[in-house]
Amino acid sequence: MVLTTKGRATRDRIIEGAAEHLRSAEPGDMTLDDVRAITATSKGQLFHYFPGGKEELLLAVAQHEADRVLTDQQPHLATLTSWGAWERWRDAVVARYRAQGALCPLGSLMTQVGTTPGAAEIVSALLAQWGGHIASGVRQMRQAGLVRSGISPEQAAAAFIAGIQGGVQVLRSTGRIDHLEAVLDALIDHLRS
Amino acid sequence: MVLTTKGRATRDRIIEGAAEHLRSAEPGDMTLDDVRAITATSKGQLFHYFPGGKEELLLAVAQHEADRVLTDQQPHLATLTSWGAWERWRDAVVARYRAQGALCPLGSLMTQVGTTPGAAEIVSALLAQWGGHIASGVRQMRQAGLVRSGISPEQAAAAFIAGIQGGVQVLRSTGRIDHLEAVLDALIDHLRS
DNA sequence: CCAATTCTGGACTAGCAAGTCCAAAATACT
DNA sequence: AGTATTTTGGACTTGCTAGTCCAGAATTGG
Repeated sequence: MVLTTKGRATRDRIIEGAAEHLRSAEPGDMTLDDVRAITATSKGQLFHYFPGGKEELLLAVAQHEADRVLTDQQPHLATLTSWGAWERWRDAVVARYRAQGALCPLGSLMTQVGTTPGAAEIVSALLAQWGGHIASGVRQMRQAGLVRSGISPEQAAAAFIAGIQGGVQVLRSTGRIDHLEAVLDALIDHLRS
Repeated sequence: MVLTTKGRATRDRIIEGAAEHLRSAEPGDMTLDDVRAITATSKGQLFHYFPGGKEELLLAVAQHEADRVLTDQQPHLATLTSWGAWERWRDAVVARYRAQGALCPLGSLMTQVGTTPGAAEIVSALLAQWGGHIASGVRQMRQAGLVRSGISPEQAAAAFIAGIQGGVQVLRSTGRIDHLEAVLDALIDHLRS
């Protein structure tokens, strides 16, 4: 598909608008008519830019949101080279999700797009990158002699990923953020031991 | 509503059948017609036993599944009084979710029932009970002098809950179980430190 | 045994949402 | 300018699904 400048602008507007709606108070199930209303577009445009229909649109939005997840943790995530840096990262993660509250754009998205291959792909890629950053941080700490060599960077990273995911999920379903804090503190403390 | 023996049997059959369908290969969105087909019932029966319609039915099934989550971890969960017991519990949790694989009845349920108050209630109650058991285990280990007193039973329990939730979620979306194992190992190891 | 209640089956309704289609407007290309 | 291409609007179709309704069968209780 060849897009003119105007075309690309419209396509972007659709994705941004849909993403914004997911961040709003009551996303529920997002219908194409919702997207139409928010982005001031027509059905024709929606299918013109996303021939695969709703699923293709949702996946595009999901990718967009997945990118945000990592950029929101920068620059902390890329420079986990001291205990202070780990604490700042921890605080950034907690602050981000505290602000977001029970709303989780990516979360609502994934429940709507279900278990399609495309969705799994996006999540896998996100987790892999995220874990890679953490593992890299652990590795640097180990080389600096700040973390004992018994700790596997990959396993530590996997544990952090699981902990954060779970903490956020608990936040989503119960509104409580202490689980997220507790698991981050415990895991960082474990690195320090 | 007054139920005869036959009535109660039918009601139970509906819940069991729906639960089984959620454990099957492709739950997707469960429609009332799905439930009808599986349980050999009619629309009339569905609304007779669940006047609140689909939501009431889903919540009943969710409660049924939530109960299973805890009973599946017994007797380990109630007797976390030695390191061996903690390991056995860890293995039981991993085994259970490994067997379950990417299917998570309660998980699919919650995504379908969405963010209604009833759903939040069920999850909160489950997490509270679950966390209570773990906290109690930590407390006993502390009293036996096996865990240092710097560890808060409540925070440790919250960390475990978050870790397990996240591990299961990663398993659901990527099929990998190593995150669950890593976070459990890290948290138990942290208790031991 | 009879009346009241509960249980069951299934046709029917209403509404919503994804996706199709086409013609007209805008824009690009040469 | 004139033709080709892209963009846009919106009516229309199609299919699905929750929920309604009611009549008849089965069961209960006195």
